[in-house]
Amino acid sequence: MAYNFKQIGKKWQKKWEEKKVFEAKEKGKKFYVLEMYPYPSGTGLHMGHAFNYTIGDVYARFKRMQGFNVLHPMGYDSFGLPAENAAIKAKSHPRVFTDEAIKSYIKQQKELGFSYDWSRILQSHDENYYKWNQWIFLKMFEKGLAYKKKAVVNYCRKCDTVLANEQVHNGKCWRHTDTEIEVKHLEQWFLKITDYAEELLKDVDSLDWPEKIKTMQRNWIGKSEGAEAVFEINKKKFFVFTTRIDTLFGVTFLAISPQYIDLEHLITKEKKKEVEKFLKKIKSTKQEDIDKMEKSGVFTGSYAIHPLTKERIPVWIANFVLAEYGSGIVMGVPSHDKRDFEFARKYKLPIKIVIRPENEKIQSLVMDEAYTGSGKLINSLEFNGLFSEEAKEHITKVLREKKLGGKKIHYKLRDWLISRQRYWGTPIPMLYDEKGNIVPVPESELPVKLPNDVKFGKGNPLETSKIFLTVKKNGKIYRRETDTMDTFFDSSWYFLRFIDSKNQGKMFDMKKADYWMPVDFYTGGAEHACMHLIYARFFTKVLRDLNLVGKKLNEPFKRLFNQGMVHAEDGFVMSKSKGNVIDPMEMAEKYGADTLRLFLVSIASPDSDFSWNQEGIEGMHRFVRKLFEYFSKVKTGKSNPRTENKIHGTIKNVTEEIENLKYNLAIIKIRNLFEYLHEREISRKDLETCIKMLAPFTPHVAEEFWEKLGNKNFVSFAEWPKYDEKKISKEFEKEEKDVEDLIGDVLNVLRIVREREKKPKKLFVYTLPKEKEIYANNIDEIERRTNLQTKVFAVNEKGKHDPDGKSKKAKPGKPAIYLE
RNA sequence: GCGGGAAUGCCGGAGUGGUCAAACGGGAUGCGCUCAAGACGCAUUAGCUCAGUGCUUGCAGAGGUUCGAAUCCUCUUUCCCGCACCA
Repeated sequence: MAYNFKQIGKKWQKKWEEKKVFEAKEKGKKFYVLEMYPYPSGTGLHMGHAFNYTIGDVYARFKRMQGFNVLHPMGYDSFGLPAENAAIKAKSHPRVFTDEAIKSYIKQQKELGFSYDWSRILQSHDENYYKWNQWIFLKMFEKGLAYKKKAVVNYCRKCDTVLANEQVHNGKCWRHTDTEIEVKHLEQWFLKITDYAEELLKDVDSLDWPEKIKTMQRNWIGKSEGAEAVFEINKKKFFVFTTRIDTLFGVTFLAISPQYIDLEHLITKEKKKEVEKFLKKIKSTKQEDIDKMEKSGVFTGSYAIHPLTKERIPVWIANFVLAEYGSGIVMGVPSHDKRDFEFARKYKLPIKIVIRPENEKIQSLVMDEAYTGSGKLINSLEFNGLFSEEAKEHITKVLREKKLGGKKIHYKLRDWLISRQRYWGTPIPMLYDEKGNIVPVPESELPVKLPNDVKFGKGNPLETSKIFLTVKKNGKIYRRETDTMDTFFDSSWYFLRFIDSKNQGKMFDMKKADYWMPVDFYTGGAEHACMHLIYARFFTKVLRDLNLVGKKLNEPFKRLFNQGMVHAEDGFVMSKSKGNVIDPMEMAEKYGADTLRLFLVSIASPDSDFSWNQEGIEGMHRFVRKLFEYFSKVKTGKSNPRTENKIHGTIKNVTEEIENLKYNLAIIKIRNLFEYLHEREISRKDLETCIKMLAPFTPHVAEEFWEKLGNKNFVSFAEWPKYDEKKISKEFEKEEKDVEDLIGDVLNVLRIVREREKKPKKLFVYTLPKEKEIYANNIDEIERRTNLQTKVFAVNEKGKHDPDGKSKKAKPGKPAIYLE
C-alpha cells in the first residue's frame, strides 16, 4: 500500500471537523493550551508559525489523551498597521485584506492538522470583540486607570502615530528598525499600569516561565529604592530622585533633561539664546548618536536651593538626563557618580568629596575618576562619620521631618500609552463636548464602530469621516475621540474571550473563566517578553480587581514556553529579500503535514534555534513512510517479554520527554522502538500503544491505522498508555548490550577477514553454558546485522562445529566466535 | 558598560562526574539486493593495531579540583540574545 498522505490528511481533517471532536465543554479536569494568536499577514503562515503551533498542538493532544479536558483555541490579532498600510497602497480597505488573510490562515492551519476548537474562533477586528475593549476601557476610566495627559511621547514617522515605551527599541520603532523615534509633547491616553508595578514585579517569582523572560520583566519594571529631595528653584519645588541620598552634600549642580516639560520657566533671559542653540542641536541629533555622544549641557541661569545646606546650586540642562525617568532632574554629584564627574570636568564645575572609602584617602585635587562605592561620610555636617547605608537612613529621615523629601521607590515602568493616530484599531470610546471636556460614551452605545467613509492618506483617517467625527445628542454637539487603541490592548485579554467567545451580553462569563483560567501552557516567541506578556498580566490583575474574574486569578499564564527561531538553511533569518524562505505549506504539500510536524519538533530541542534542513525533512519523510509500511503489513500476535520491556521503557521515556518539552528526544525513543519492532511479533495492545505514542506528532497516520485496527473511536481521544514498571527489566538491557557487543566483535573480525579476501558466510558462537540462551534468543538480530548464518553452541556441547578450537577462548559475557 | 545563554565529530544536534570515541538524524563511503537503481537492508565514517574485545588523541583555548571530567571550578577567546547615560 502506498503512503497517500494527502488523502489520509484530508480524510481525518474532515472527520475531526464534522464530528467537532476538539470542541471543548466545561466538564472534567481542565487544561488550557494556547499559542500566541497570530497577526494575519498577507503572506500567510510562515515556518515560525508552523513550529509554534506544532509545539502547542503536540502538547494539547498529549494532554487530551491523558484524560484532560483540553481547551485549545485559535484566533487572530487582526487589527494593526500592516493591513492599513496595505490598504493605502492598494487603495482598498484594511478589512478586505484582513478577512482574506484570516481565511487563508484558517485553511492552512487546518491543513497542518492542528486540533483547535474552531467554534471559539475570535478576531480582534470583529466589533463583537472590540466592543469589549471599549467596555473595559470605560471601566478603567471610571476607576482612574485610564486617563489622558500631556506627556513626552515617542512618535514614529513611518507608523504616523505615537508608540508605547515598550515599542521603542534603541531609540527606534519596533516595527521600523530604520526609523528614529521623535520626541513630542502631546496629549494622549494612558493606562495606569504603574499602579500595578509592585505586584507585577512580585508575582514574577511565582511563574513557571523561562528565567530569561522573568529577568527581562524584572528589569523592565526596574524597581529602585532610594530617596527624594526637594530643591527649590525660583520659589518652586522640584523633586529629585536618587538612590544615593548619602551623597546629598556633594551636589554641586542640578542637571535637567532637555525634554523636560516646563523647561522654559527655568531659563533666564540672559541665557535664552544660548539654551535655544543647545536645544536645537540636541533636537537635530539622532537618538543613536546621542547615545554615543559625549556629555554636554548648558547653564540655565537659574539656581536651586540645596534642601539642607541652603547653598545656591546652578541648574544645568544636560543631554544625559532622561525626561522619562525619575522626575527628569538629577542631582549632580561629580565626586561619586561617573556621569556627573565627566560633566563637571567638562564644564569646570566644582567637585566636592563627601564619601571616603575605608582604608583609603582621596583628595579632590588628584581625583581622576568618581568614587562610586560606599564609605564614610565627610563634609556632610552632622552626618559626618556615618557609613553610607546608615547615612541614607538618617538623611532621608531628616528630609522627611523637614518636609523636604523622604523615602521613594521608583519604577522604570511607565504608564502604558495606548493612543494611536491610526484607523485600523479599536476606537477609544470617548467624546468631547463643546468646551472640550471629556465625556465617556455610555455603555449602551457600544460598540463605537469604525466608520467606512474614511480617506486613507496623510494623518489619522478617522478625522476624515463625517459620520464618525460629530455626535449630536440631546441637542448638544460632541466631537468624537479619533485615537484608536494600541493593538496590544486587544491581545491583553483575548485568552479570556476564548473561554466564552460568543457571549453577546458580557466580556465573558465569570464562572467559565473560573473553570478554564489560568492558561496552563502558553507558547510563543520571546520577543513579547516586555510587551504583550506584561500587558496581559496587568489586564488580568485589573479584571480581578474589577471582579470580572475570580479573586484568586492573579496571573494569566501558568507555564510559558518560548520556542526557538527557525532559520533558513543558510543560517540566516528567513526573509523575502534574502530569498531563503521555506513555505511550510509547500512542505506539507510535498511531504504531508505529519512529516512536517514531526520534522519541526525533532530537529532540535523546541526551545533552541535551528536552521531548516531540506535533507533532514526528506529523511523524516522516509521514516514516516516506513512507519506507514510497517503498519500496513504488521500482523498482531503475542509480544514476548523482550518486546514488552521495550514498549514499556519507551512509554516511560516518551511520556517524560513530552512533559518536559523535549519532543526531539521523545521522537528518538519512538524511532528506536520501531527499529526494534521490525519483523518482530507484537500484540494488538502493544501495537495500539505504538500508535498512541505517535498520535500527538503524526495525528493523521495515527488515526488511519487506529481505524485499520478496527477501532471506532478516535486515537486523538484514546487513553495515553501507561507503563508497567514490572515489565521493564534491567536484565533485558544487559542482554541487549551483550548481544550488541557480540555483534560488534563479529563485525570487527569480519572486516579483518574481508581484508584478507575471505568471504565468510557462517558464524559460530561459543558461549558459557548458562549464557547460551541470551545469544540463542537473538539469532535473528545477529543474522540481520552481520548477514551471516549463525549457530550458537555452549562450550560444553558435544559434536559442535569448532574446527579451530576457538571455543576455548569463551569468557563470561564474551563468547568466542568462529567465521567460515 | 550591565545582565543572560552558548561553543561537542563532515553537518545538524543529544549528553551535566565513571556505563562516552560520545545517542539520534543528515551527508559521504563501502557491501548486499538488483537488468539497474535516486528504493530497501547492513556496515564504516579520529588515528594506530588486530580473528577480536587493545592503545593513543579527543567535546573552543589554558589551567585547576578528582582515583576518574565533554560534564565541576578559574581565567581567556569567539558567538548569540536582552537592557543600556535608569540618577
